[in-house]
Amino acid sequence: MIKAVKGTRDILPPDSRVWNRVEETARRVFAAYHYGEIRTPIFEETALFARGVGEETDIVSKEMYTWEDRDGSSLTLRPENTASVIRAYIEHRLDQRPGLQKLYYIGPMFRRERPQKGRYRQFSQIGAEVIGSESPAVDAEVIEMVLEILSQCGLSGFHLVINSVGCKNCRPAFLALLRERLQDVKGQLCGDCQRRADTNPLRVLDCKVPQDQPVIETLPSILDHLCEVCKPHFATVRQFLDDRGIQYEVRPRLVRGLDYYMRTTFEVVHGSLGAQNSVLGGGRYDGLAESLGSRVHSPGIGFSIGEDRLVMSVEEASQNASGGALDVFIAPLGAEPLRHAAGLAHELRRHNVRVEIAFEGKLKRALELANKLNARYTLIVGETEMAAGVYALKNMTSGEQETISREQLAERLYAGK
RNA sequence: GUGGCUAUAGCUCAGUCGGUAGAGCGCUGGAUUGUGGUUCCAGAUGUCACGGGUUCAAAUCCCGUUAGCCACCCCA
Repeated sequence: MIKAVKGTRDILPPDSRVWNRVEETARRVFAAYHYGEIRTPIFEETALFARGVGEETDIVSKEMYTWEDRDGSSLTLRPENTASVIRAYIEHRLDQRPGLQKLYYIGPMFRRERPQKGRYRQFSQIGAEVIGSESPAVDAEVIEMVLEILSQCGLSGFHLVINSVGCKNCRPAFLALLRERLQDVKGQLCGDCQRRADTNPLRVLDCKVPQDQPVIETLPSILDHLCEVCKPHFATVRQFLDDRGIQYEVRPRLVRGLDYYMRTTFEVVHGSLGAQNSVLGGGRYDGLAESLGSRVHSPGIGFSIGEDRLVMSVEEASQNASGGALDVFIAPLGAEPLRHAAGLAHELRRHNVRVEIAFEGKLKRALELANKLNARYTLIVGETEMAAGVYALKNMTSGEQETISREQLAERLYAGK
């Protein structure tokens, strides 16, 4: 039997309803914040991600789906979407358009990692980018918006973490200092951290081993080494968040895996996601466009929500995913009533009433099915009703049944549609 | 890429010391000529993940493969 390949999955009804709800909610919020949708290709030239995400990152060095095309060019399934959006921004000269470019996207990404809870090889992200401003107020608005999406999805109990990772002026000096200090204390750290001290010094700061914490406390904090541009930028972001009463934790140890981040970075975590507890991550990337060949300075900030994880959290938050998937189940009794039912169903559906027909079986069977399908009403169309030009409408919750005219039926069902 | 656990009906799972397959739910039909949910009766469904080995005999023991889950690395 052929099965879905490792790390991919089918999303079936009724689960797909949660996905649709999440996406509709996100689109609604994006619209309110005046974002437009961008749809970029699902694969790109490999060089785009190598240059955009960073050659040395795990994503690029070992997690990409890359292949050689027939003409010899190297192509890659997108592992994230920011690089593509910036590529499109440059390619189509969106910097020439008036105002900020506020773009959002929803779609699948691909990384060849070992699957586990909330981590798949094909996964979906809901993300957005604002390009064309360095203002810290934009950072705050982006964060505010992403929280709005989460709460409008019915999610609570999430936790916002923010940090500033500096810029090309202040980060190198801090990194040098950190490396130096790490050499001194390396012996007191866990095995992983001794390795990280050389390969990925920032990652040491995020180590979760309890025994390492006292030592990590003594390491320098990036926030104490921000330059005269980055420091007020971060202060203003915080001020704007404070103004709106947004709760957050400043975590100088928050590191992001992608090379292009600078200044503001943020993350939202939610319990019950196991080790993969991060629902979304984002940050500012003022140098990315230039590194992808832009001739104009195009600072940007963006985020991406792990939709798979968000859906998981939303499902837990609201167990009752059901709720009237079907308005009317039509039970025709006989050949002529079935012909009539087909026409009636069409008419009702044109008014967005959710209708299903019992094409086969006896009335008893139809009612059983109506019950299983959670139909609000069953409409019985028999020879008797046909002759009298009426219907028998049965309320499946109360069990009450009444004979109503065709006009009354429309009145009853179109209400609220 | 590394480690641990797991794989039996559509789903959740039981299966003893190795003796040839079970339950609940769901599904189908009936008790009921055109009235569901509750109840009762009956029925169907299995490559015991796959491949090999040990044995008179393997769902059960051993090896391998694949897949899933969990964790690590890393990350959304």
